[in-house]
Amino acid sequence: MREKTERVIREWTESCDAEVSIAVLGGAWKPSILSLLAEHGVLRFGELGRLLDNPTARVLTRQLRELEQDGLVVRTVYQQVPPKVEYRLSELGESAGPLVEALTRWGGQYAAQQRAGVGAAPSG
Amino acid sequence: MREKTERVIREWTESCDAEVSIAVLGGAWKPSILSLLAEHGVLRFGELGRLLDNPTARVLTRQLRELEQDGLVVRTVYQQVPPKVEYRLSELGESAGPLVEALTRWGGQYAAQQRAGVGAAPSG
DNA sequence: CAGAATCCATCGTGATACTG
DNA sequence: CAGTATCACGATGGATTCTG
Repeated sequence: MREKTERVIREWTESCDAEVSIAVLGGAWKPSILSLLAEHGVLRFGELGRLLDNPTARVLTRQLRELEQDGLVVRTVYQQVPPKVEYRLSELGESAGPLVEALTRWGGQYAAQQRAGVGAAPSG
Repeated sequence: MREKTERVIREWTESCDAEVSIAVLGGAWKPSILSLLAEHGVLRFGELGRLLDNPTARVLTRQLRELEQDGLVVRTVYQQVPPKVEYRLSELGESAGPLVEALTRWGGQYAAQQRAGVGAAPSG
């Protein structure tokens, strides 16, 4: 588990478990990564990069390592040249599927509503 | 809507709607604030501070203002001395209830599992 | 191919002190 | 009571360059 995740779990012992979810899922590309792995099953590093909007290698690496440390993703390295590394969901990662979907649904509705202009054209 | 939320909605137009949810709910005290308002209906600034673990006024103010800008919370100022300010959920804020609950449930299970020692005492 | 190293700008959180 | 102003600090995201 990541140091950050551990700290959140330790310090927010009370009713704030939602913070734990956000600590684990709240990276810049993490929900998308989890969705893609749920959809495709197994993906290589480069495939993930292309399916996302080409984050820098450093950023994508960090997101994946953090997900790995938090136990959501399994990383498999094939000892060969050129290198080949595969990522797939762990059982824990799969358990987050419905939550990611819920985040996606609410976020989509929210974005649509805001784009439609909740703050624009009041009435007269 | 906050500048950040707007930017997220603009820049992640693709399948990454979960990022929107996290942008809106991902503050240090936001899920807790939303839960408390859902439970209590209306709360004053000071009451919220006490029900949470006494965040600094500056931090609590920011969280509440951001939630207000994002349309989840309604702020009512009573023009009197001493000041009195009440917060309650908007309809949009109430719509986030099930999502916050889902975050809480998964986060709670995750934290419990990690505390139980997924990384400890493997088996042999 | 799948990264590691280095560097940098920005953000979010928080402590402290002050105010109408 | 419900903030605001100022400051400091770590974490995060990203650009660039280099490598087995």
